[in-house]
Formats: sequence, C-alpha cells, structure tokens
Amino acid sequence: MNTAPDMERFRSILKTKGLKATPQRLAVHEAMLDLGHASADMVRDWILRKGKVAITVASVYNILSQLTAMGLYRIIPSTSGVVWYDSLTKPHLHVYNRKRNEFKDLEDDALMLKLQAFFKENPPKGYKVDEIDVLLCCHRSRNSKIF
Amino acid sequence: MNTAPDMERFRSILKTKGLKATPQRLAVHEAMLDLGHASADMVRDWILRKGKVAITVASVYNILSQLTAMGLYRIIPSTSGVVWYDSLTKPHLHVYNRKRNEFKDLEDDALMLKLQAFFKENPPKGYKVDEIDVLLCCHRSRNSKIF
DNA sequence: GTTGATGCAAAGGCTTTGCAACTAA
DNA sequence: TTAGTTGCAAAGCCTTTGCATCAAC
Repeated sequence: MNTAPDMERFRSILKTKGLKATPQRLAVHEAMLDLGHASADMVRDWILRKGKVAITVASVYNILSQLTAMGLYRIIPSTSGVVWYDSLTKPHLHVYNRKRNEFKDLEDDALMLKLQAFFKENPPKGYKVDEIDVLLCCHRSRNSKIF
Repeated sequence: MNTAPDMERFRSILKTKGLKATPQRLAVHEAMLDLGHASADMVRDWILRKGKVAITVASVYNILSQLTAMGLYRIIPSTSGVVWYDSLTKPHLHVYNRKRNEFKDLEDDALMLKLQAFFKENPPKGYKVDEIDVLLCCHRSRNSKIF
C-alpha cells in the first residue's frame, strides 16, 4: 500500500493545526492507513513490527484520541469492550465476524447511499440522525438466520 | 413495569436448563427487564438501589455472561469500551446519544422488517449475514449531517 | 530557545478467575 | 446431600493521567 500521498496530506493537516510532525504521530497514522481499522494494541504492534520508531502505549492512546477528535478517524461500535478505530471516515458499512473478532470494511457506496436514502424516507420518530453505523454480523455457514 | 409473568418464564427457563433460581440471578434478570439495556455496573446499581439482595460485581458479570450465552440477552455494539447488554433479543434498532452515552431502543417493527428486506435485496457480496446491528447516532440540534 | 510531545510509571476503570463457603434443589 | 452458585480478593486487561524529559519547530 502506497501511503506516501496520504502522509503528505497528514503532514500538512498537522501543520495547519499547529501540531508537530513527530515520528510517533507519523507512525501511528501510517499504521492506521495500512491497517484500516485497529485497536490501540494493534497499532502499537504494527509500529514495533515495522521497527519504525520507539513508542509507548500511552502515546499510542493519546495520539489515537487526538486524531479521532480531529476527525481523522472514527470509533467503530463493537461488542468486545475494546475500542476500535477506523481510518476510513466516509460513511460505510462494517461486516463483523463474531468468532474471529474481526472487522472488515464494506465499501459499497451504492449500498450506503441506498441506506441513507432509506433512513431519509423512514426516519426514526423524534430523532435527528447524525450518523448511521451498521454492523452486519456474519458467519460463513450455509444459512442465514434473518432471511 | 409488571415483570411478574416474565419472571415466571425466566424461572421455567432456568429449570429447563438445570440452573438454580438463586436470588442473585432473579435480581439480575429483573434489573435487565426493567432497565432494558444496561452495563454490568448499572445492573448492580439497580439491585443495590432496590435492596433486592446482596450481590457482588463478580456475580453480576458472571450471570450476565451466562444469560447472554443462553440467548436471553444480546450485547449492544458500543463505542465506549464498556459492554452493554440488551434484554430485548428480537431484532430492533438502537438510537445512541453520543454526548450522554445513552442507548434507546427503537422498537419499530415495520422499520426493522423493511431494513431486513433491504439487505435481502442488497446483500453484501460474499457474506452470510446473521444479524443486523444498526446504531443511529443522534443529536437534538436543528440539522442533521447526513440528509 | 520555546512550546508542545513523549516516556515512564502509577493509577484507574472494567472484567475475569480461583477457591472456599454457602445454598437451592 | 450435593452439585452448582456466590462472595471475596486478587489478578488481568485496557486506558488515562501527571510529571519530568526530550525534540520539533
């Protein structure tokens, strides 16, 4: 995965916000771009594995929180009690494998647009909806329970 | 809320499974029926507040896990890193208020059926979908971002 | 040189576990 | 009676915090 252009964009975002382009911040962002969605632990592992730079757990957490607050990542709703971050901020679906505790992005723009249109036409009463998080829990067996 | 009939049903489920109807288990289930969806901590608070019975945190966790494994509850996907349980196991939507970290059930059968029909007609490629978890993140301000 | 970021270590939440004591059946 | 449950305390994760040190600018 060529993350170079994204990293350049990242550096300029940091500059705009008056934040320093530290090796740790760059490494975290590169990890997120490569992993797509990950927990703090997974980000740290990725950085150590690649031998990019030394980094502590605390910094990983701090950096992830900060970049999420800046809107670069989103938190994925999960059932595991661990916080997962997603580097893809545009609206999209998640397919979740309960057994493996694994997320996959489902980048189907047409599907997402239909879904948004669906909620536009079928709005939940009394609420203003910001964001739609859809988690499709899947398996690989023959039959599906809901259909 | 009159939970008496549900509690009778609960006792018979326990009997069927060969599990004892301990005061702690009964209290946890009554709490879940009353709260709808709650974290372990909230369940414990409820029980202490009502003065039903003495119970430790460990027992609350154990009982919730066990009853969830039995299919009486489901875990709600959340972004907080805390596990939330839901006593409503039939398919339904959740409205989540990020600011308050609060869930509400959106019991709109018609909406859920349409959604299931939607995914039946627009299936994510390559996956067998078990369950659909939809989290609608909401606010109360004038405008909605997605529409 | 300044200002902000990181490392470190400690503490704080949430959750699980092991074992002895207990109790529902 | 006895198999299953709970209480308790300890430990295990995940995450945050405070402060001294360090480095990007």
